[in-house]
Amino acid sequence: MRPTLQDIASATNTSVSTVSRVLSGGTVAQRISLATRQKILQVAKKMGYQPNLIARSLRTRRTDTVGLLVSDIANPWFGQMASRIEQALHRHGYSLILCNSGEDEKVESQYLQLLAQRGIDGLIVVPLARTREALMEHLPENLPLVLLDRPIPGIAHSIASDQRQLAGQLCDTLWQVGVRQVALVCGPHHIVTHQTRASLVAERFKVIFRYEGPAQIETGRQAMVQLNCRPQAIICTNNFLGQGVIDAIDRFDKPPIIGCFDEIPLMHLMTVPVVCSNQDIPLMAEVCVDQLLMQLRGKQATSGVHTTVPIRVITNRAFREQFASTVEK
Amino acid sequence: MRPTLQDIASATNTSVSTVSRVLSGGTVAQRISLATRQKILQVAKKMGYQPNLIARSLRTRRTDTVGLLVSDIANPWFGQMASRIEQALHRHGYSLILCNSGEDEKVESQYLQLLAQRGIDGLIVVPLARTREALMEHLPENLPLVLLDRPIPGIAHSIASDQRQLAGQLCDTLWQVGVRQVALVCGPHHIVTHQTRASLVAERFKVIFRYEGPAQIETGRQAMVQLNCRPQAIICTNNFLGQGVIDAIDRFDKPPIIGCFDEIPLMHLMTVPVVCSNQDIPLMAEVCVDQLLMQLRGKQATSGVHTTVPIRVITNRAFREQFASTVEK
DNA sequence: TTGTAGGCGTTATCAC
DNA sequence: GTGATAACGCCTACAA
Repeated sequence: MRPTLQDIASATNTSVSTVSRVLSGGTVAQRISLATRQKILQVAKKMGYQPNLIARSLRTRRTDTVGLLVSDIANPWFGQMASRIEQALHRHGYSLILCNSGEDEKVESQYLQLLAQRGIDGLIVVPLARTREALMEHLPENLPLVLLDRPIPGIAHSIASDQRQLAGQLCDTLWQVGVRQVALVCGPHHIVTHQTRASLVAERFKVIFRYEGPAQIETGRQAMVQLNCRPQAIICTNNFLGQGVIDAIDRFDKPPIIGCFDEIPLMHLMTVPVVCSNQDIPLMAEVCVDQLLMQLRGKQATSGVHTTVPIRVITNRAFREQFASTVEK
Repeated sequence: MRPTLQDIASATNTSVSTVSRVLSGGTVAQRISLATRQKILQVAKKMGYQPNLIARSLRTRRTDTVGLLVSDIANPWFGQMASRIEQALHRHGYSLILCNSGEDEKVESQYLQLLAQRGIDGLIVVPLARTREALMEHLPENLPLVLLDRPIPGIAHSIASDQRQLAGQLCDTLWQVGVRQVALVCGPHHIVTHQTRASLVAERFKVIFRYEGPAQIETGRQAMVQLNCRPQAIICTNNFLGQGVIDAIDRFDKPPIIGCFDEIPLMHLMTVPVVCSNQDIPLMAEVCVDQLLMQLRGKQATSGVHTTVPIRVITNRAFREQFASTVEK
């Protein structure tokens, strides 16, 4: 059994409170005589004392822990995001408990409840829920909360890229090289990001083929199997779908352009023309953590902040070579 | 403030113990009269009762939580692994607390200590530490523990691919197409996986160029900037290095073959010949969780198990076309 | 400067 | 069947 404050108190002929004061460090520790302080520190070290954070949390009502609930940690986009968020929080003394909803509403709800019960200090979530009620059902009203990637009306703090801008620039680039009709491969329409992107694209182009499925690589491949026409471009509403589409695009002699939301790895090595509309992951992570820390520190509910961050569109070499005449630089 | 057992007890004219029994469910709940049981359940629901897991853990000494400490969650390899592990654990009623050491020994040590203090029930770790002492410094001796990807002598449970087999098959494939000398781009030699892979490769080929750095994409790119000779192949000790190398390989008119440990996304679309030696992530995750659950359930220390899982080597189309004559199928 | 005591919300051991 | 009551390990007034 691990030693407790009591054990150390006994071993040093002092009381738990004295030991607690010494080991908690800071100002309180200064008020203890040097002699006993040193004795306690020494014994604590020898006995290998480690504070029981569970007991501490029960008492202090703080866990120094932030929850991060994402929809698919296997997706590098979220992996990078999680990595950045974790590092930033760690710098500020918080640790992260990461959960994965897998785009499953049941699982999401379950995890939200679990996190609440575990008494996290704050929460960052990529929600599947689309209403405030659904999201907050099991959450304490005053929990510091930041939405990532998918804003919900009525919830104050969120970070996302401007989907209109993201889609706009992607479409502009395609339009400039003559694209007028496209195939659309999109994630589930009940996910707000995919839905928004799909409809923004549909505003600009004639959609002659449409395939919807889970936002996974395999879905992109399947879409290509089903494809029964010759679109000028294929637009995918996220990176995984794009990867799947590109992966399966072999069978075309002269493949259409791939337009994709989010980054495709190594795209510039490919012979298929690709254009991606990329979000700034490091910046989003940073702003996200900043907003959360804001709430964690000043308990005052900072007025609502919906932050959108800048984006950028990138084409690969194949794209630029193929359309050298129509696109400048 | 959230309602507690006491609040419900007061509201129903019962005692905390009765309420506890009812709400904990199971057999104990059966022994309570139907009338009070229903009354309590109803009131609990109306008041929106949620158990305080911190208090429960303090009492029961269980957290139903497993720690997963990985070295780089931004790397999709770990992302996929984490995803699988999380799902498997979730099925068994455990939740996951994910930490990221960033290949930093200080951070790793810090997190190990933190996890211990938080009273996790079990731990899965991709260790940077290479000795039992370093790893266990702050961990309770009897903590259910599984090492992932990097075995350590003296620690009973680990899951990894057989590096010898991984390297062997990769080298065989290259050897068969005439490769005799290579450039080696590897991760830090203090990480056992990279070190092992590098030396296994060096046993088979003449290494005419060598570049070492953090196992990140950028390192691979830099290696190509430095490259001052014409190797027959470039071998990279992980996926990120491989991605960086491929990303920067443009400047070669006739690029060398890329040999890589772990998967390169969309490799078969590339005009560069690529051969990868892949690990079976889903299987590794599954075995990993199985081994941990074993320890979590039967407190008996199952005798040491070092599991290695099968691997497979994959070439891309460019590779196969280029060497159609020398390789069958 | 130090000690005593109460309580955080649960579970578990007794009694009745 | 149900209710006191004592932990779990820690923090923190309040005393001394």
